Amino acid sequence: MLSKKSQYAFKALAYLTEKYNQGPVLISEISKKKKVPLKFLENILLELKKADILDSKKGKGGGYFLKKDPAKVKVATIIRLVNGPIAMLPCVSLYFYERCKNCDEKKCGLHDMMIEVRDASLAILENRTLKDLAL
Amino acid sequence: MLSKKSQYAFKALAYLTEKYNQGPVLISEISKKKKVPLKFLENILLELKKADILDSKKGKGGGYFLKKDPAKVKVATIIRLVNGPIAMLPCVSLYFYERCKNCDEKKCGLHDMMIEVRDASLAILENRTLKDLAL
DNA sequence: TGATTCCCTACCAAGCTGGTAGACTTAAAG
DNA sequence: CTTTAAGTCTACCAGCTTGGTAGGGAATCA
Repeated sequence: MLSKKSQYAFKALAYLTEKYNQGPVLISEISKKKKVPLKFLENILLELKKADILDSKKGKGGGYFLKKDPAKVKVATIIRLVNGPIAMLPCVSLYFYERCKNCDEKKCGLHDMMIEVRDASLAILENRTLKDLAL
Repeated sequence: MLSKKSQYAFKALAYLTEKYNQGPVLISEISKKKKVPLKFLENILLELKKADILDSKKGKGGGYFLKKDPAKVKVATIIRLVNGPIAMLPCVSLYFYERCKNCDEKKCGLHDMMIEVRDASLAILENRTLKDLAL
């Protein structure tokens, strides 16, 4: 399951996508409109900025805004960033791979099954962008 | 990601599938062969018994064994039992559904996307059984 | 009755989740 | 050049979950 943090991140990103190219948006505005706890949202947006998804401006007239075209930011990227691995097992994760001990990957039925699940999920998540979040 | 508990459960179930119809198997044997901590494994097997997946016999010659034909126990069932929801959001879960507040499901892009992901995953997990776990 | 095996209750450390508090820095407006 | 509006940073916290461990009780078989 996606964490609350991830869900909040998507809400905020959906809002910023609506406001794309309309200048900086206040944290407090996003917080109010999307019903996300203000201080928690601060942390999330900052993290997204450090990850180069968002950019910000300080002082009056400041706020957060998308750094790139929302149609070019994949949903899969955001999930990996905020939530972690998409795969169900470390040994089938593309970006967070870890060998599983005491288990030969070449003859592990679960392993193969989870690769299928991963690929089925990625087929969707790698081909959807922030633009698809807005209604 | 699947918890350690889930991974241990699948290892144990894979072993019991191999030994299907060969009488009870000792917890300690499963623990040794599959390298799962003994006491933790006890808890897991007991839970699987209470969920009607396994059955057990006490005393000498006792142990655990599958209650049903392994070809009839779906992987999805085990995941839901030991790990919880398969869906990425409560509002798209079939077995653990919870309405998401402050979010209209009918016009939520994330919602629709996560339904697709769920269905893609279930297409696999609902059609694989314990039998597919063995090599 | 005594050994064997599962069953049950209780406990625990560490880390994660979902936050909150408050001071600090930067930048624009006046 | 000061005020004020923003984002930034560090720190903290309660409660829950994860991944176990300990030890005795209860059933079964010889």
